[in-house]
Amino acid sequence: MDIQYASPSLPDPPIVLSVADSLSSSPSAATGSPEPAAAIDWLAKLNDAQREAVEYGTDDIARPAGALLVIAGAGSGKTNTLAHRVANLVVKGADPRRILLLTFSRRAALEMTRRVTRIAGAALGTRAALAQGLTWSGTFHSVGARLLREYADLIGLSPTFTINDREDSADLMNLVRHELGFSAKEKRFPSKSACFAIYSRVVNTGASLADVLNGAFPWCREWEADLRALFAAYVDAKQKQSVLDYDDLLLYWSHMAAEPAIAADLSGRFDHVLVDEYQDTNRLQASILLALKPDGRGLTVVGDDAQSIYSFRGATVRNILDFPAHFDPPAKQVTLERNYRSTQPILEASNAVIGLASERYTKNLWTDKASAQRPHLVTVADEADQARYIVEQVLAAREAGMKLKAQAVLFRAAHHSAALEIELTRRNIPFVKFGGLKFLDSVHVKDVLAVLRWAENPRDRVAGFRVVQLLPGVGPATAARVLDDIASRADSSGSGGALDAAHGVSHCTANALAAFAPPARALEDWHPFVALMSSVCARQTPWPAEFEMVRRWYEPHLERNHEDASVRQADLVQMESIAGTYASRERFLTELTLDPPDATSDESGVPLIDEDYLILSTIHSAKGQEWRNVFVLNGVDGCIPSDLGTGSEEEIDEERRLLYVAMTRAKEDLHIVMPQRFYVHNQTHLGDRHVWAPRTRFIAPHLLPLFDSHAWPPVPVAAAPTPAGLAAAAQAKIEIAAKLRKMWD
DNA sequence: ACCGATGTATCTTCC
DNA sequence: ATACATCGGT
Repeated sequence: MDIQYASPSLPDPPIVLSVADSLSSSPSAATGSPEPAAAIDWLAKLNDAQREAVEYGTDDIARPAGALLVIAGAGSGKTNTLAHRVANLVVKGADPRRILLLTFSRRAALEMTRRVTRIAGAALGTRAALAQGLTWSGTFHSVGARLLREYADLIGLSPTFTINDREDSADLMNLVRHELGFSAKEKRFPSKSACFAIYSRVVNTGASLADVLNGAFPWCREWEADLRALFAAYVDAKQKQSVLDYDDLLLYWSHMAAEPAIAADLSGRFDHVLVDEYQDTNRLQASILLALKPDGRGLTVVGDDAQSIYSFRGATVRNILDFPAHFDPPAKQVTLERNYRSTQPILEASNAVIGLASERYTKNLWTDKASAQRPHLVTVADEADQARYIVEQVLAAREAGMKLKAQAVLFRAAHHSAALEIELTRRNIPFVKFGGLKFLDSVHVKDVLAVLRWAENPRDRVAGFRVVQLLPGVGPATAARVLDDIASRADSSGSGGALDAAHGVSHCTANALAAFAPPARALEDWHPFVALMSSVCARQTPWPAEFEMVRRWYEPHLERNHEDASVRQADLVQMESIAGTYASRERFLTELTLDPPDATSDESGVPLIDEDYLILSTIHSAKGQEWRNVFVLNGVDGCIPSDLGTGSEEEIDEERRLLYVAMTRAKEDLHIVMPQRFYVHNQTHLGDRHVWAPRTRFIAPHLLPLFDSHAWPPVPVAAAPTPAGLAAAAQAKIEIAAKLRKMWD
């Protein structure tokens, strides 16, 4: 989770060679030292294209060559190639502390660091702690956060800024919206999350508000002027409160990099900049890269235009397609087309699916892994049968020796796996789910974090607003008064330097709370609350004991507000142990918002690392991963493509790439499961009812020969009802149900 | 005026 | 399951 990894999973003996040691040798010495033979050997495992990508422009390490674009198809050894390139740079004498490695997720960063260590270690014939030198490896957001804290003073930012996650940001947007009186319009103003989504899109795409509204939020067009005012006030509020949202991490970074006084220093820190998953970056991220490496020297980007699946957050495939032309001479391009992952039939089907896209892609994948087994296209009656089918297949494969961990179930939306999760729990099959709601999103966790965030940054109004309302008898109005009280004290006392202000404000928090006359119903709880806040604001209790103190204070409030208090309490206890792994409160808060623990499982808590468990994952979270056996849930229209994502041709193409990504995760066996019937809840007019789902449009009829189609469970032909008969029966069911309800109208 | 409970509509994907 | 609006009680 941290940017620096102690690599506890490596069984290596303690580090013998320090980074400084490995660096003290000049480039030429490094080439001449330990043994060139080993270097030739470790590159020999790569194919020609991979080797070209690894070796391009590394002859003279002191003079990095121009930009490099690696188009790497699914399963083409992209991660391996990138890791080899980094290792190669280091082996040839590049300073790992001056290499910036930007990955898409923290998980990817960790994987990359581990591989680089292993590869470079092997090549150098030593167990050097190279990864320890690779200190600048992480996501755009985490690296941005780090740089911003370093340069905070120079750009008028408080170094103690806190970071709002999406929900916090939406809450702040809501507070501002309220203050501007937009919540009381006669016609309903866009919701807080809609407002935030619009704002975020404007920031990430660099497009004008009008264009974003026209393109993505046409139903909000009439509010353009109000939204503009709202966003201005939102930005103002963030600055006053020293909070940044996710987009700010990129936005400030980008502006910082464009500032001549800082730009030189900033880009001078890194000799080499390498970016993974470049197809999923947005314009803002591209502008950061260009500012860091204007002439492209030392810049490497890797990606696959056919796997771009993040345009919903502003990513644009144009970044990768237009990359070469940004530079003069244009960037060198290397394409990896050989797939090492999947069997021929899986690849053929995947290629056929992506081949129907309206945009042509830059490559065709091939493999020599022959297999007689085509991907399965399985029809089941409903979601319950889908769950049973998967459990049966998973267990059968495990009987045949395939670990649960080598199998994965992928789906479009997090809630698609609900029925399966129930079945897995019932059958006692352990699983871990990636994507979807994190336990960080649950109210009790947010409550506790809000206390800590407020202590860390007393100006954080969203946090304070939330915390004060935890007390019984305190609602929005009282909470607002409390915060205004604190703010006015801070204003009158703290006109000093920005650095001192934060400390001053926290002082004011305690004083103002103590002086505040709480409503009668909150009287009893007020004093313990003031005591707690004074203590955490003054850092009287060292971390992580402080977490426990907050948790104990929160306990009665948890019990009062929630029926299932004991489950939630257990979450908090577990969180306390996570808190203990961070050096400070600030680190804990930052890391947690930038890299929330993303796995949830049936029991509370992730199974131990050596236990076996089935993987459940959204397709988005499955990026870059692979499994021997892959099940794709709900391969029907309405799920893939999501019926929310069929507005435009571009959206449909993105959904198609999503299916492509899911399919290309499979190494040996691929099952696409299609429940024919969905049970829909809470229909306003018809009540609960079934809907019939057709096969996903992305598997067009003429692609069917590439699949092995069958129904499950296998039924005797004579007994099988015809689809038409089933449809008629369901229709009757709906009508009867509706009649019964009509009796009470 | 304000809190808190009750009822109702909405629900993608993620740093 | 959760967020929002509304209403009744203090």
